[in-house]
Amino acid sequence: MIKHIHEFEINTMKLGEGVEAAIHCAAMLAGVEGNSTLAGAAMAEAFGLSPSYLLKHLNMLSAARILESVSGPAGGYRLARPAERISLLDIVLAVEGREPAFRCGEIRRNGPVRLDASAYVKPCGINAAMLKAERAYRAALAEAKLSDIVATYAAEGDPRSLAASCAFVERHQRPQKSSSTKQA
Amino acid sequence: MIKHIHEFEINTMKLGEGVEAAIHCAAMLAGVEGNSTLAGAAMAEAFGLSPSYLLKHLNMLSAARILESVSGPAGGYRLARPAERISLLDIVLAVEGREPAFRCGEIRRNGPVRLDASAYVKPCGINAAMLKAERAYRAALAEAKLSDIVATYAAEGDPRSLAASCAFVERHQRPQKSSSTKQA
DNA sequence: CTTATTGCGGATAAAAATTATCCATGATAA
DNA sequence: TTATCATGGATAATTTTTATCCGCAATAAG
Repeated sequence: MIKHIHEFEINTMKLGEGVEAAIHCAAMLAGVEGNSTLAGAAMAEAFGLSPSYLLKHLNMLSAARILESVSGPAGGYRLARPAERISLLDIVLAVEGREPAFRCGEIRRNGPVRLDASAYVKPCGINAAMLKAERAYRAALAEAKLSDIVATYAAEGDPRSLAASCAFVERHQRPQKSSSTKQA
Repeated sequence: MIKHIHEFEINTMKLGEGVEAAIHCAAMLAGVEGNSTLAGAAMAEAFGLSPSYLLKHLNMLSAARILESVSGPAGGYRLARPAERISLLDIVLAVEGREPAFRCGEIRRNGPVRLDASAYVKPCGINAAMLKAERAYRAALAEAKLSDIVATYAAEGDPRSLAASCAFVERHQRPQKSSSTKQA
């Protein structure tokens, strides 16, 4: 392994790659018409992702009621509600889980001197500060709606990639039978 | 390993355990007097951590100029600057690295249709939204100073654990020769 | 009713990151 | 000189993430 002068350690607070995939898929699904669906395999192709693994993430989104799925031929996924009511936080929590990034291990208790448990009823101040920061993070993600992402993309994105994306959706979306807006 | 009825997947955006250790150590170091130091092994004992691994994290803090280290017997670590000028963000970035949690893999380019690179000069809107949220996170962490943590602990923490912590520091801190406030 | 397509879930495997240990080295106080 | 301690590299153990596969249920179409 080549070590340059000072090859930096890249151990970072990290979001799984599934989040990126999930958001892109959701944004793409925001472009399908009516109650049509897009197959998971089609989206995997669109982003050059492993189909079988992407399905895992899409499944999380289904479980979280962000997407709806339709089995069978002509089946696939669609948004479970309007893009205006889906936030990036919804997606991140669905894919990455609802636990905070900072988990207090209560290591303050692990020293050689064992105090009574009652000495630790007050929450750890460090934990409190970290969770407060994470609330700010989540609040910002909650503000970001999928519809904003799509609108910004349409308004500011490059026309070529927008056209390619729309063409892809047009080509792969599949109309459904049940004609009303939707049903659980 | 026991699997209960529906053992939840706990895949979460995660901060390494080293962060918790690092913050606790820094908070403890805020309690040492003058330019005295605390040995890494002592802090590992205080929190029931693996000494050799904790040293790695303390080393990161040294490299980031958050801590100073003194070699030799009676050596150890101390804060490199007053606790008022050390934020939780400083510590988190030192230990976890400076990369954002969300790394845009530009998967929008990976589809079957390859557009010219010029179609992607505009940054990905998803990436922008995620980074904006992370800025909010970091801003909150930057507000949280180590001195606040310590002060809150002194004011609101349980007297017993406070006393135990102070006693530990008293017992293990080691005065240094160079008598002025400090020197790099 | 049969067939083909698709999502779902479990089992499992491969790859990568995290956590942890060990040892050689240099610094330094006693 | 000796003992203590931080440093850094090498390496191992463990856990998490990523990925694949297969059988199953649902369902549209013939």
